[in-house]
Amino acid sequence: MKPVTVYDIAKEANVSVATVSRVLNNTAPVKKETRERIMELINKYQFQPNALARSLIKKETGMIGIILPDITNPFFPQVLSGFDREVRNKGYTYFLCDTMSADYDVADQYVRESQYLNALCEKQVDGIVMIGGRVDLAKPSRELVTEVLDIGKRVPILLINGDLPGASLHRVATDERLGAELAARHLLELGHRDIAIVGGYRNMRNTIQRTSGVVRTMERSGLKVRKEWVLGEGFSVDSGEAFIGQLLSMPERPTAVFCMNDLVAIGVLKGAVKAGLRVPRDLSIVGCDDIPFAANSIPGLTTISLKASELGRTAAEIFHKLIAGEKVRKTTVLQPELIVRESTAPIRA
Amino acid sequence: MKPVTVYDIAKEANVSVATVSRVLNNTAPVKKETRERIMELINKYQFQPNALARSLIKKETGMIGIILPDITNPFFPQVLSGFDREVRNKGYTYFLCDTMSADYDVADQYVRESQYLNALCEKQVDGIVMIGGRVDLAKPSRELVTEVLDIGKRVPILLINGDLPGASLHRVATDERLGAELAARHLLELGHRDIAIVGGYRNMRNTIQRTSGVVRTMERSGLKVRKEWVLGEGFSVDSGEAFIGQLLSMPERPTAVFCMNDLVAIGVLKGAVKAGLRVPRDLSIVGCDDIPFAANSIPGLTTISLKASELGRTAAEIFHKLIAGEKVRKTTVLQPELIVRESTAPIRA
DNA sequence: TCGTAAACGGTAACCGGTTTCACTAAGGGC
DNA sequence: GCCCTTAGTGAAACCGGTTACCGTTTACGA
Repeated sequence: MKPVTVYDIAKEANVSVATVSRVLNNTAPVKKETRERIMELINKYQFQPNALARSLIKKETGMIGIILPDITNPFFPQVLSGFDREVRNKGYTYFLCDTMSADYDVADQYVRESQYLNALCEKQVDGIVMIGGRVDLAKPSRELVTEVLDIGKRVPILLINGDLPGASLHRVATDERLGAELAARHLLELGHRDIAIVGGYRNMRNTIQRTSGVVRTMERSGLKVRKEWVLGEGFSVDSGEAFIGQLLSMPERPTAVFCMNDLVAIGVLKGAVKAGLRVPRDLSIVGCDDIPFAANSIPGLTTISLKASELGRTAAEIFHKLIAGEKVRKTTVLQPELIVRESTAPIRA
Repeated sequence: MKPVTVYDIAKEANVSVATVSRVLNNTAPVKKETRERIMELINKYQFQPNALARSLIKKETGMIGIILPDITNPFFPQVLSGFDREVRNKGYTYFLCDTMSADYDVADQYVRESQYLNALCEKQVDGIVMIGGRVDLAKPSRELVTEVLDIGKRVPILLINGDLPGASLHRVATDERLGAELAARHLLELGHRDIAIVGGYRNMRNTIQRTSGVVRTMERSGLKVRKEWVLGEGFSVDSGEAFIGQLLSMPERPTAVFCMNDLVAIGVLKGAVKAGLRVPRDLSIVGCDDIPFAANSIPGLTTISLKASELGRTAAEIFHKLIAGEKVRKTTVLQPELIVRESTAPIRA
């Protein structure tokens, strides 16, 4: 069954396609009876205008692309949810481009990132938002920068919690260093002096910033972080379990662990409990991200909220302004927040 | 800067657009030098063919729509991840249409479902997959059936864990009743006789099937489920906490709780621990879904795996066949699996 | 009664690709 | 030498909308 088109409607209503188009978009006055006649036919045939054809000439598609590393990491659904809520009522739909989940090969991730960037561009999306992946690298490769820059000339690109020095893209980010400082200060106030830092990847900006936030805060109090207590690499629960295993096998143990994200923190918690430690009595743990599960673990996880959903919401707002042609500040910074739950406690005397 | 088109390339290469199109798709032989000349220009200008224009005439877009209730519920990212893995290498991209997250108004959810269905259809997606929402209702409304049926005539629709009697759509589902039976049998084997069933919504098929699975298994052993121990409504952690609160306030308490999903189970666990119970010593808990967190809670959650990622993968496979025009069995049923962890234990004498 | 602007609507160009059809030239079999 | 393929290419139609441009009516004030 061939789909009905404006031509079919026009013919049966004895008008031109232009008129049909006009009632569709009410972009010009149409006589009441004519309009009604056309509307009737539209309902009769359940006519749905072909968005491809429309977008082709209008040069806007109402489509946005979101590139992220792993939808399976609860942080991203949070971001997405904030984003979604903001765009869905404005008639936008978005492509979800997951570069890594179900397949943790970093090299593949990077090529997929490029593939998606191109695919989205060909599909004429109105904008692209990128989270994580290569834009989160401390030193993004020259090629990436030129690639993104090139695409960025054709379609607005927005970075969430990422940066591409030299590309000068719009971005919204949480102040990660401040977040880490908040966490470190909290631990210091509880009397902890021996703090480990675990997880993340040392080539990623977030890891570097968070680490430096903790180190700096310690140093301001005249304390140091032991080198052997800084453990990488990984952002998963499993890696967290491995880290705590390593720490517990050391002759001298920290009294608190700062984890690069909540997943790692959960792994640390799990490993610690398995090893017979009681949290927070024997070990304080603080995570980062405030994924929904952080509130539901036992004990509840003290963590830094990166304001995931607000990040998404803000990104969406910026997009609207960008698409509407408004001037927007290049960088928007959100404030992290320390969420104190039950996984941290004063050090025992 | 106007984007470059096949015409620009053709002109500069002194060929017709037809030839450019031919090298782009290599759909017909082109002389080697001509091809090279064109390829050079394509690289020079970073030419990206406009997918809208292409799709308009090809009548295939390489776009799929996924409608689900709440990306924030970890079950769905799992499904998505399986789906993604299967489609991404075939060049498909998909729209994520979240109908509920960040806004738990069921009425809104339903209108959004319709809106997305239409929007996706207008965007000429090659297929639509629906999970949850109205297609998960025990008695879907007449209107929904005709609506979906109508859309379904234009684009293939696939239901995951849902059904629309009368619409005869393709669907892939896990045998939910069997899953519940597995759980119940496990509890019976551990000696439990007093089992509560909490969570879900009584107008949803999954809730009805799972409940009946438990009830039936009990009855086969000559046991009954007490009416006052069957508690609804809700799929969230908070509702789980409320349910256990209610149960604990009753004069007679169950020794085990079957939860309609893992989120509820986590809530029950949390509430039980807060109330001073020890799990599984004082109370056995079994969930459903096997979300990633189930393995990471303390104690680890015994649960029924609905094979989320396999569900997604299978859906993707079916789509490929459907789009390729192959004949596909209407219904594919996956087997659930009991995952025994630490939240269930033999009843104490 | 006339002039002018607003209302109304049609024609055709346009968006940027793909594909059919027709044509030329070269190669191969007889 | 003739016919048939096949390689290589271009012109133009097509996909299904929107819109610039223009012509005809109609309403209304002078």
